[in-house]
Amino acid sequence: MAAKRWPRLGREFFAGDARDVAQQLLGNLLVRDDGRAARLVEVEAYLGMDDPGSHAFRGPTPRAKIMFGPPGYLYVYFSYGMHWCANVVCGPEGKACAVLLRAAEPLQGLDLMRLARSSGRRVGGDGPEKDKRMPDRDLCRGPGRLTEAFGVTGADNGLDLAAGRRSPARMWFADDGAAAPGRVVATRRVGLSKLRGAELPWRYVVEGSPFASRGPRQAPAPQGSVRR
DNA sequence: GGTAAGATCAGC
DNA sequence: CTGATCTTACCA
Repeated sequence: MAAKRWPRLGREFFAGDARDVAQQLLGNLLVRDDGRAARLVEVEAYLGMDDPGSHAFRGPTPRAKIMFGPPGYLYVYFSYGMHWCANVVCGPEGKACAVLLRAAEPLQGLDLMRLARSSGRRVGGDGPEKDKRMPDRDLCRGPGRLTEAFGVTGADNGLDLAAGRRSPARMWFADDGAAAPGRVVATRRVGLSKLRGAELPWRYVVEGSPFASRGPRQAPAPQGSVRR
């Protein structure tokens, strides 16, 4: 049951097409060396220079540089002036593909996650302390929350998530042997404008998971049909 | 050197 | 629904 014992996903796991890697990642665990672990329930694929939604679309800018390297490395970026978002680089080296980790079901180290999610934030305010306990469900529900729960910041950009047991890795992916998730729904990706590939169905969610973020629930309409 | 938009979240 | 908050990339 110890998180450190679970078999880890190796470099080859991340070498394929980002859309396949994304779907195969669902149900697997994100693990930290301090015991924090969570099962991924929502991810998005970004296809590098072929994808207007990708930060790598404009080539190897300083920010996107990590994605042009080999698969299995962590790409962290700062979003909306407040949040960090975490990706794992995948596909063949040079293709700059990645999978954005959007939401997960917390499994172990929930106390650490809760601490990370509430520290630095004002709790209580006026009057007696309310001390509201954040629901487990909200700890990793969204890309910014997930990184906060795991303590991931820009300082972690470029970490090798597929370094293997022999190296002093701080974070990795693991397979705990649980049954694969039932149905996976593909929807359009969250937060992309029209000109950035908003219609592409590269967000993958474990159907019905309460730990997934809000977002499109269904696959994009076939054509022309405008929903919302 | 200036600026618009952005792979978001919490609170009202 | 809106405000917070600031980096990135692009234009002059």
